[in-house]
Amino acid sequence: MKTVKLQKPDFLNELNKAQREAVVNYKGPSIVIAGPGSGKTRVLTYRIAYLLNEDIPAGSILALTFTNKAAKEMKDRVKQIVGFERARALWMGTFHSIFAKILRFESDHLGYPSNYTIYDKTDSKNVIKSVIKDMDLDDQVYKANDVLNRISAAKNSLITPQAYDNNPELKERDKIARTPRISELYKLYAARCFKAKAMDFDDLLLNTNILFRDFPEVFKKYQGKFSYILVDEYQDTNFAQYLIVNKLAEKHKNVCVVGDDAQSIYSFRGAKIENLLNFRNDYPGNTIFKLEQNYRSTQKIIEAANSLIQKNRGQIHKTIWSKNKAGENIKVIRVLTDTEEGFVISNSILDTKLTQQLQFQDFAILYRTNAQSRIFEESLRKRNIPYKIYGSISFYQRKEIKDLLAYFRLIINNQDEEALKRIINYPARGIGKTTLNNLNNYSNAKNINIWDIIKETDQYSVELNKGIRNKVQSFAQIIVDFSSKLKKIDAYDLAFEIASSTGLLKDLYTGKSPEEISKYENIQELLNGIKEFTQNPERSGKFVSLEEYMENVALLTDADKEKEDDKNKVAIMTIHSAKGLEFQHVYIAGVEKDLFPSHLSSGNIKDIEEERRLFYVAITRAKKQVTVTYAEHRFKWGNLIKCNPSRFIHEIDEKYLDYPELENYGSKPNFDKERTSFNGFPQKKFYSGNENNPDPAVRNKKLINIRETIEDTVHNETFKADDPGLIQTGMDVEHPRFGFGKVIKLEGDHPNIKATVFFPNHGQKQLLLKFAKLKIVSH
DNA sequence: TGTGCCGTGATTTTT
DNA sequence: TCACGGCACA
Repeated sequence: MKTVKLQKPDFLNELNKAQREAVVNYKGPSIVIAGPGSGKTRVLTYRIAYLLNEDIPAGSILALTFTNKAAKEMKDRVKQIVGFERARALWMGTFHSIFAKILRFESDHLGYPSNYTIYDKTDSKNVIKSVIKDMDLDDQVYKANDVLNRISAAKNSLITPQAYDNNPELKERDKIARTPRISELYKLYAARCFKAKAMDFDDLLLNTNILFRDFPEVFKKYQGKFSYILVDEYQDTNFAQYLIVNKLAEKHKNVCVVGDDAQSIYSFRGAKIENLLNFRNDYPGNTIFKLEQNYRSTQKIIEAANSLIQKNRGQIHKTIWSKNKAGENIKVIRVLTDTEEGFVISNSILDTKLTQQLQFQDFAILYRTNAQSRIFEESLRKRNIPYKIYGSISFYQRKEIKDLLAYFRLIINNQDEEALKRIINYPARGIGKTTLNNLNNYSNAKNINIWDIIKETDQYSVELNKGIRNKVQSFAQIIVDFSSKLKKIDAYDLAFEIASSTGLLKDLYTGKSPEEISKYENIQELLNGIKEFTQNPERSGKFVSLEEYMENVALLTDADKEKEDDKNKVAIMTIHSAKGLEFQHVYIAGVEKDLFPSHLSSGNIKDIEEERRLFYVAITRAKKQVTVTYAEHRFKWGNLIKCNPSRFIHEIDEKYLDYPELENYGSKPNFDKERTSFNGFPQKKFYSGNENNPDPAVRNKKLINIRETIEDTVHNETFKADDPGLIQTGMDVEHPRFGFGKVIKLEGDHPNIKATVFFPNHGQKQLLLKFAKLKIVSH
């Protein structure tokens, strides 16, 4: 097919000078620092279009993103510019999906089959749990989540189980954290995954690195192939991702990274903002482009956001500015309780919508933690305001969907133990816990996959009675039969056959309860999704196997599946999930001390800075108006507790803030009152203005709860530990048991900072700050 | 082997 | 408060 070269592309006229420079200077390493709303996606897509226009083959362009959504958006836009055919061969996708694909091609080098399973977080967690149990460890000490995080962090830093075992520092840290056997857990976990021919999310990156390190000829193939590399959201790359990009780019050095250090909010997942900051050292001769003009927000929003983010150190210098209207100040509203916060915000939405003639989709409510969502759901529902909630239980996380997908998984990869465990007795086949336990123990003891055992039970001395043997074997037979159809029957037909012949569909179809009906509909929806997949123009006319579908779906999340009827709705979500989105009106709720910034992050400066960036992201989502709310009291774990406004509010330059008297509730936050408080407990009337509370019963109940809270607080006042993050070398501190002492040394990273403290009466002690309760006596 | 109660514990989470 | 997991029972 001959490609018609476009005229000197007109699309360049749609760009400002900085954007254009970043698009046309495509040779050599370059870094694009893109402020919020500065047309980052536009630059990336036009740069790709420009490359294609320069006759660079699509197959040699690698574009990496973090979300499927971003990848899809970019691909669609490139297609629009250069046409479907020319965009087709681009390697564009998330880090995980691109390298999962490469790993499928090259799996045999690593001892995996190409149809390996990708374990999601639930699978990983289940494996960890069973490993903890098998090693006879206390699951109160070894919490599955903690262990998993530890392993994940290791993998993201490219530390294999062997390397972990050989790393005295890591082992020392585990010892101090009283979990010395993490290393063994990691080893066993990795072995179990391998036995099941499964990789978890982190393995996709780790194994790619191993592949590239240990198989130079394979590496050279890809290094040679990808002569142009583009990376979106570079500030969010972890070490594993960084190294892949770095190695691939070494040969051609045509690498373009786009990012914004001020929007780095994923360091808790291993993202290294340093990757962005160090780019200029990593790639000598690079060019830097700064996109500083913001097209999204009013000037006041931008200036307010700038004044906030200035409080962070070590940034790449840039000045974000806007030519838009000056706009309104940020509204700061104090409310009495979290319930009232929902009430005030939903009223304000209705009001604003009416007076400014807007749509529901022009509004978003953002918060720090998911726990805050419920109250907004309730208050919006009460006023019949349609809303969509992001990041709630994902479609693919629903039980019925996971069940059906588990069938698909097991049929594709018979070794997939997590899938097998999920469905061996669903629908019920009389294969119970005991049986599964026996199988599991035998399998682990002999290192034989459960599948191999159940397929030919006669071959193994596993403890099963005859009846069970038959049941188990007939289950295996069902799976074998389906497996044999994979290459013969098209994805949709096979999926439908599985759903109906296993009884899954019928089971739910006969159900009358709303839950069962909804489950049935979900299964329908999944099947429809498969149908759609097979009919996608990219695959049209070809035989599409269930395997192909599953490769695609394993890395999908809910965000990639927006429904039509989701369109005109108020969006409610955490700030993290709001990244990359924009709205006319943004409400940032619960901007309170210990909630935002989170009480768990208020320790060291690094954490606070990340929280500040998070607030920055929240503010810069708004085009027209930002409203910040904070409550005086909030229910937390069943108790009404007293709250103070967040430090972030007064970190914004005063001149960009308004304190409107809304519903008689608004007033300026008084930070002085907080400072003059007694024992950290503010001397303020608890319910000034509670006569406004509509329900006297609720009001009284809350008052009782307040009293309980006071008593609790006072009780704990006897020894009040200071925030571990504040502790510095050289400080005099007090320990509840050891008395007064001096901090001699601090080492390790948050949250595992170890302090060496000298106590005159007890000698030198090593304390982990997160456990030790230390009070600062003097600096 | 399936159901119900109690105890526990609870940031953020692109893949 | 609420959701989930473990254990006790039928």
